[in-house]
Amino acid sequence: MKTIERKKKRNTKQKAIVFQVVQDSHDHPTAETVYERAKRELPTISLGTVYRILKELVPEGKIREIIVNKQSRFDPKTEFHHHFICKKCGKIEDVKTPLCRYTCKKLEQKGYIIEEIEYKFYGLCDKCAAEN
Amino acid sequence: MKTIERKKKRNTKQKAIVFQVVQDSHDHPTAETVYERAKRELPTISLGTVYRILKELVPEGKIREIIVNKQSRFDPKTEFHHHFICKKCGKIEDVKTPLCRYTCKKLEQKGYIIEEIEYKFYGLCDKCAAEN
DNA sequence: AAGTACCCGATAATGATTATTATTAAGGTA
DNA sequence: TACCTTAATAATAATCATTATCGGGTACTT
Repeated sequence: MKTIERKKKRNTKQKAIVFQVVQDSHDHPTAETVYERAKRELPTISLGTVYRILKELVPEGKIREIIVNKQSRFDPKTEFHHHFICKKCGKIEDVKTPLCRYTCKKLEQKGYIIEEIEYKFYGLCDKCAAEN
Repeated sequence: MKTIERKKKRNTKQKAIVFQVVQDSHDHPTAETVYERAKRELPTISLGTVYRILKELVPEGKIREIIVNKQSRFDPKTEFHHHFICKKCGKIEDVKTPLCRYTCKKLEQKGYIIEEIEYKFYGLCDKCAAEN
């Protein structure tokens, strides 16, 4: 009897390109934007494929997903960090901020398990603030 | 041609009921849930009206909107506070936490204007943690 | 009462995302 | 090599929350 062997996941051209596009994007693109950029490399790629691959890459720890205005955006930076969102121009910027140990401890004392923390700062970026 | 000026917005039965429903809800209901509860008081109310009124009440400062999993939820508590979201049962709980003055100051020094801050803690609530 | 702003319920439209389906292509096997 | 099995793809349809539209009515103002 043969042992059932798990097949290797293929590393397809599509997956490599989608990953590379996110790697090269520092503007927190949407899936649609990733699709447009990927199409420049591989014009036949489909939007559904881009969505599927992005959703694979996140649990693999290769990219991060952040949600702004009910829309998914993708970030090549996987280290723990947070975001500032400009309400006027829509720019999303990385923000380093310490997390509140006190609040976490208090929740954990209640028996809660904290797995993820997300801080979002909304307002006007320097350029938009200067225009006002 | 004369323009008629309207001074006060009408406080309709629909608006009063939607507001009351949110006031009485401590579970951060969705628009759909608010609609269901409002229907118990006024069976003819429509979902579109509930959406419209909820969207009015937010800038009026009567209720707060929070977004969880790309869905709007409504909160009678308008004071500054944050949320814990259980990844298993979906429960949303209010969390009091100090905001990071240092991070805000650093952003403001760069010329940014911060208008809103949102902290979200994701994980397992006490009950769901105990079940694991 | 007349004129008009405002609000309503019903319904259609939208936008982002997910599911489905038929096709293609890769890897292993004989 | 040819064949078989299965995964990955492109194209398309379906879904879900939300927003826009429309026609009719209500109430405010003069």
